Amino acid sequence: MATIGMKELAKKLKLSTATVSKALRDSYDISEKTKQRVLKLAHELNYVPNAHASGLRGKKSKTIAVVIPEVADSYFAQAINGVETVAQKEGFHVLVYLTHEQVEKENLILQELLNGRVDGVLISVTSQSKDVTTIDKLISTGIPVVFFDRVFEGQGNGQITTDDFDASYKLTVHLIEQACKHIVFLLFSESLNISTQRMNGYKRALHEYGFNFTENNLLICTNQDQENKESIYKLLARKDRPDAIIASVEKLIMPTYLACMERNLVIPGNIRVAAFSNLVQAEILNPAITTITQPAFEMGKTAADLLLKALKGKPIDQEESNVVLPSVLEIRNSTKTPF
Amino acid sequence: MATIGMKELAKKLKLSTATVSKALRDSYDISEKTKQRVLKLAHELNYVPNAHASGLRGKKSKTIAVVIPEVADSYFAQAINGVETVAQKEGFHVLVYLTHEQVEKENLILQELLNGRVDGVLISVTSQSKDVTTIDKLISTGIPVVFFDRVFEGQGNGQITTDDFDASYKLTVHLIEQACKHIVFLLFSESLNISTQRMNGYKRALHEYGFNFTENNLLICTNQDQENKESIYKLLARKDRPDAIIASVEKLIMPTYLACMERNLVIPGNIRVAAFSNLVQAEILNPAITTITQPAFEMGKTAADLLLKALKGKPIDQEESNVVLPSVLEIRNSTKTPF
DNA sequence: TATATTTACTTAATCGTTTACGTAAAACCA
DNA sequence: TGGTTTTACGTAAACGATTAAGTAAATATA
Repeated sequence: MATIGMKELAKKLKLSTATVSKALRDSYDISEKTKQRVLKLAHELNYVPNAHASGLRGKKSKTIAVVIPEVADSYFAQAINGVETVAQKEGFHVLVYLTHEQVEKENLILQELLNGRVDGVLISVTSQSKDVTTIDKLISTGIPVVFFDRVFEGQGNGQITTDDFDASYKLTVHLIEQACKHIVFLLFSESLNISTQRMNGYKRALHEYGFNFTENNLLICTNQDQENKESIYKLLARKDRPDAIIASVEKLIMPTYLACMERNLVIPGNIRVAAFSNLVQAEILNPAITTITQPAFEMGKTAADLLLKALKGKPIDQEESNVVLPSVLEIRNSTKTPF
Repeated sequence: MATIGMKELAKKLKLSTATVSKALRDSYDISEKTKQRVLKLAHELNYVPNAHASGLRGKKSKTIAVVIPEVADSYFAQAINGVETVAQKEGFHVLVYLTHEQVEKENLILQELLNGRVDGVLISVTSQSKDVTTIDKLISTGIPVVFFDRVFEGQGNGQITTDDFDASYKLTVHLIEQACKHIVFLLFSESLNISTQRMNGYKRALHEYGFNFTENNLLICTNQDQENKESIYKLLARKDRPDAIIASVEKLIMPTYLACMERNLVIPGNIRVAAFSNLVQAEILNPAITTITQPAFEMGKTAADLLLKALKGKPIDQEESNVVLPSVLEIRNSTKTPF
């Protein structure tokens, strides 16, 4: 069974395809009666315009790309949700691309998007991304790019972030107030903006409370779960074993908890743990984990809204293109002083 | 800056677009020398063929749609990952659509896909989906549809499922062996295939071990977290309070754990809990939860492989189109008899 | 009544690739 | 050498929707 096209519609209505097209798009120079006839039949026959034809002719795809490092992460899953909500409402389609934290893949993907497949791009860059040439090329081609969460400072048509510095600062202060003297920060990437922001908030708090920041305060983690677990395991055997750990991304929670379990260290009795995470199950972890929760859904939504606004050619002022949403510090048992 | 098209390529090379096109597609009637020239320049200028033009002309989009109820669920997130892996390798693009468990949305989405936007569809239906007319329409239009996880028996071009009945049976037996006398099954949907399969495995085990199955063994849950929590909370106050709960989908873990906490019931001391879930953090929950873990990534991968095979017009035998992958029962503390 | 304007349509070009078909030149064959 | 085949390219027509430009008929205006 072939699907019905505009040509067949026109034939059945004894009209030209031009008239049908204009009727469907509610053009002023088609009579009301004809419009009704066309709409009725189109609906009856489940007419769906061919996306490629419209796309080719109109240079519009009604499709946006979401380029993210991974999908099995609460933050990104929730963010996609936000994006999808906006897209669905506005009749847009969402292409999802996973970079798996590899810049090369990211570049290949962006390269592919240069020629009309999508109208705009939402991106959260990989932990290694450093150069913006491909992204610049997209933008200079007329494809707006909005960053969310993992952004490039001052690039693209917009940036949706959270108050990473402040949140991290607050979290660190909270730990210090819980009498932690040696807090280790698990750094995920050295080049990523969110990573350095989070680290700097942490450093700032240390400094303000008179603690020194040394190499020992940092554990650099990778994308390999097993590797991370081992380095944390080693960390926990140091002479100056930390009394608190901040996991700067969700992915580091598992290795941290597991390493503590294997070392027979009780959280929070022997060591406090907190994490940047959107994990829904934070409250039922063993123990419930203190988190900095980002408004992931909102961020996806805001990013998509901004992108669509740009696509509609609406003017966008500085405030709109540079949104910083507040994340929430949720204090749970993993950082409470046991009694 | 406009992107480079085939026309410009041709002009620069002093060739016709036909020759360029054929050279790029490695046609036999272009000389090796010319092919090299074309390929070289195309690469230098970062030529990317226009997706709409190719799509329109060739009636191929190199795009597949993934239609799922939600994305913030470990199973679906991992499944998308599997799909993406295959797609990326084969140069396909992945459109993600969320139905939010609403049949109406599902139908609108599928309707939209009728006209060329995608070459094929991977779907996990909503909990209310019952009729297959839209899906049939897609298939009769020549768009293959492969189901995964939440399938419609005997429909579509393929079905990738897990051994839900067996897994559920095994889990129930495990609970019975842990001396559970009153196991309640939290049913998510009454129409969904996976739900009934899981329920039937449970019933079978009850029956084999001489337990009666009554209305009281079932708690029907919805898509509303709060609502679910309240009904579980009430369940826990019944005179014949269950000594075990099986959550038939991941989404029911949170309300179950929370309700138990609020009732001050210790898992597994007062009540055992197990769930069908792919939650990565299962091991670090309080307590670590016994799960039936589905090979989500593999399922996504298998479904995508099957779909692409169908798209390539390769013959597919019964075995290939009907895959049942084994899930794994991972016994953890939430169902162990405390000593 | 003659002319101008408006209404409601149609014609045909266009978007960028692909491909069936056409064709000159080169290579081959007898 | 004359003819056939092969090679390597070009011409032009699709794909289906959109839209500028054109047109006949209806209506308005002077």
